[in-house]
Amino acid sequence: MAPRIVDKRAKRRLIQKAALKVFARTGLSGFKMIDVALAAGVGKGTLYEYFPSKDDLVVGCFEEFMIEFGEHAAAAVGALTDPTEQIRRLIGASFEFCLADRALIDTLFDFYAAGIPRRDGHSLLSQLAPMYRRMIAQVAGIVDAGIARKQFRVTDSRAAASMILAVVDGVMFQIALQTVKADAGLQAEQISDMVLNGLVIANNETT
Amino acid sequence: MAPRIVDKRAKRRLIQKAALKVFARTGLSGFKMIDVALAAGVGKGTLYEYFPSKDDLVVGCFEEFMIEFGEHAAAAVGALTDPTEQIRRLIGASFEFCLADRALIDTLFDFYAAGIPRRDGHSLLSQLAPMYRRMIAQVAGIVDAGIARKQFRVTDSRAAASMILAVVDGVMFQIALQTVKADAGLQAEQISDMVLNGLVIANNETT
Amino acid sequence: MAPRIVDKRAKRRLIQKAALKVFARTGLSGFKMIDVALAAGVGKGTLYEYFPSKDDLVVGCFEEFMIEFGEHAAAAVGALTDPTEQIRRLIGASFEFCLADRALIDTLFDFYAAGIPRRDGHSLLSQLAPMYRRMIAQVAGIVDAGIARKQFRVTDSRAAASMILAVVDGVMFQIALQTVKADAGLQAEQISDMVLNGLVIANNETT
Amino acid sequence: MAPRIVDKRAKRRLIQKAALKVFARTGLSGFKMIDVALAAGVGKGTLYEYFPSKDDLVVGCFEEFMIEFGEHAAAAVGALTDPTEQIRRLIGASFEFCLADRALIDTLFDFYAAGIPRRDGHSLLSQLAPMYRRMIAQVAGIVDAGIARKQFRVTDSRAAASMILAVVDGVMFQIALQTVKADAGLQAEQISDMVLNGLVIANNETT
DNA sequence: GATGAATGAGGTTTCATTCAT
DNA sequence: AATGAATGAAACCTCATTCAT
Repeated sequence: MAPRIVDKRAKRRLIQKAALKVFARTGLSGFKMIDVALAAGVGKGTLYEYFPSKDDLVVGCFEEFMIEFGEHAAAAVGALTDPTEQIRRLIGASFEFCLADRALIDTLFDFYAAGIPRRDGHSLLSQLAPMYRRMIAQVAGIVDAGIARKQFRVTDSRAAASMILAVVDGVMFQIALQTVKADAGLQAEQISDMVLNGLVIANNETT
Repeated sequence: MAPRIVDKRAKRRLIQKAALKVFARTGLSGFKMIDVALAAGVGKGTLYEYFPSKDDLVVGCFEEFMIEFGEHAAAAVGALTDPTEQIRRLIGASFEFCLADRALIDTLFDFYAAGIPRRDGHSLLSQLAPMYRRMIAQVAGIVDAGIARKQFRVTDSRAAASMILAVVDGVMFQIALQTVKADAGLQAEQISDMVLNGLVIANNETT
Repeated sequence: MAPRIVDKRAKRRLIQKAALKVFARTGLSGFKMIDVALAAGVGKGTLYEYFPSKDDLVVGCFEEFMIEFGEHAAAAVGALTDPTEQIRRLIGASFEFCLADRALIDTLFDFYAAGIPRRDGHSLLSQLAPMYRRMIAQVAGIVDAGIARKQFRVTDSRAAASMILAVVDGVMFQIALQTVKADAGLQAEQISDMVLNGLVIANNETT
Repeated sequence: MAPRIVDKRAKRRLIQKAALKVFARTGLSGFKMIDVALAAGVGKGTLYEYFPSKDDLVVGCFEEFMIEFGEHAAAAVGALTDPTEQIRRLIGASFEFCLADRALIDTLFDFYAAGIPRRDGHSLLSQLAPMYRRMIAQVAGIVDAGIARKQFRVTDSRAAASMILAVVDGVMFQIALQTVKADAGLQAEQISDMVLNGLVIANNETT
């Protein structure tokens, strides 16, 4: 009575993983559905069963990426209460997440490029900008908390948040470009220092 | 019977300008040669006269971008001798250049994505990484000069250079995403402050 | 452990009914097996249990259509002995049958188109032409009887039969096209009059 | 300066002719674009240059069919003033037109089936019904003229027109089915007689 | 008996590139 | 030198059919 029983969720994940590998190899533009099907070990038809179009596959992979990144970041920062530590961990977690699977960082900027709003109104990853705005707001919240605790200088917290994310993205890009070392710990350390040394009230400074 | 005299260089530039507009509208992936031909007001055949292939067109536009950016940056920094000022101007000039023509910033990350080395060895803009390395070296040179003059803390100058470029790129991305204001002066100011406040020796500090 | 007892005949009919609805909605070309399965409330596998292929389903529906039409026509004409009445009833019965289920008339011309012999020798409904020939023969028989009884003019009875069926089909088509009213009684009346007034010996005429 | 010069109109016609041949061979459903391209002696790309989609090709061929039929019918009836003659010629011209090119009559009922309004609102040849209504109106006009001249019985002229077209279509169908002879003269004669004998006032009849 | 997940052959469509004019 | 009509390789996607459960 019941047909073949499959864990559709798991198979979807499997395909997404395979897709990310293909994206990393060939770039978001120019990847072929058949390659993803082969990489996932399924037929073309099956691929379309799970993702009704090429765009849906890309969007689906990006959403999965967003969700997993969000969970990872939340888990990393979650228990912490100290703003300084929160920022340090957020930066660290970002690098850990993107470097854990080399395929990710090679594709990150494909996602970024695909998420930029186009003049013609259509952007493949229309959720990127809203998501980014949420991230800025979140980090700005941490900065505000730091200011309230008098750990951070009084600053435009949104601008500070924006710049913190900017350095992370920028360094991520250079890792992809292979102009800096792909060392999560090192990069996080250097960035945190730069960001926080320009932010934290030095002991010998007066408000 | 004298052959029509055409300024090939000028027409090439014309086509490149048109191409950049098309890139901004449709993204690097997904743009069509016919669209560029139409935007440039020339026939498809003529387009191929100037750029023998689609890839050549993309690469040509990117190289033009690099050259112009380089000239712009050199002109901005050229006369200056103070490292602090040099860095300020470099950041400022970057934003001025990219914001002067809105099409540019919408395409910047398409270029970036297209320049990331792929697993399969092939990258459309293979010159991006080397160029980026030269930029890092250049900025590192300025930082070293600042250290020598005892204006900057003793730091890993390559890492510092890398992070300076990182913030610029990262903020550029957010401008494209429309999550921060596209205000060259403001962004340059904020970034310079953050970068330099974490770099410059505070008056009350001792070496 | 006794196998579920199913009335296969009834389920077959159920599927055919559902199929006719789908045909009417999407046309014979372009209908999908899955749509029929859904409309019939069975799985795709089950559908194939009853109709081993798409063509079989179409042919099966058409044969069912033919059989039911034949029974309906026979029942209508059966008891009558007067040729004039037989023709009137035949025409009337045709419209009643096709208009009873709106899905039928919308599909009739799909069946007709699918039954036309193709240059390549293959025709999906290869039984349509033979069946049509039998119908012509039958009507010609009625006409001959009318001639024998001196109710009809001496005519080429095959040609007359052919034209009687032609008007019926033609008006059926216009009902489907919605250029004439879908009123079985009215259409049958008008057609019968035209056909018979051109056939029946007028009272004041001499043989 | 000027590229290859082509008579686009003529090439369009060429492709349409080829398409009609293919339609006749394989039916409207199930014909393949590549077959039309091969039959027309052009590449697949060229075919799409002239007809942007498969549907456009079908619609384009049908429209051409409508236009040519209209011209042919107008030319045939044009000079005549006598309603009886007009109807005779209209019927005659219809058969001449459809039998002149055997491909046409094999495809006529594919067009008819494709023009029937579907439950889902979409009909491939949405112009068929309006066109058919215009034809009915035209013929009704002739019938009215005949009534005014007291050549025809006082009748519902629209109903009469509808039935005249119905017989023509019906017989056309039987020609395609090969159940009656494909003889334009014969069919037109028989139909005209039946139609007019049921319409014309017999000499010995009184109004 | 019933089901629907899986499949891939096959069709439609796009678009970079060529080349006759 | 300039053009755009022609082309076909290559990609996307559909859907009839199968078969493990």
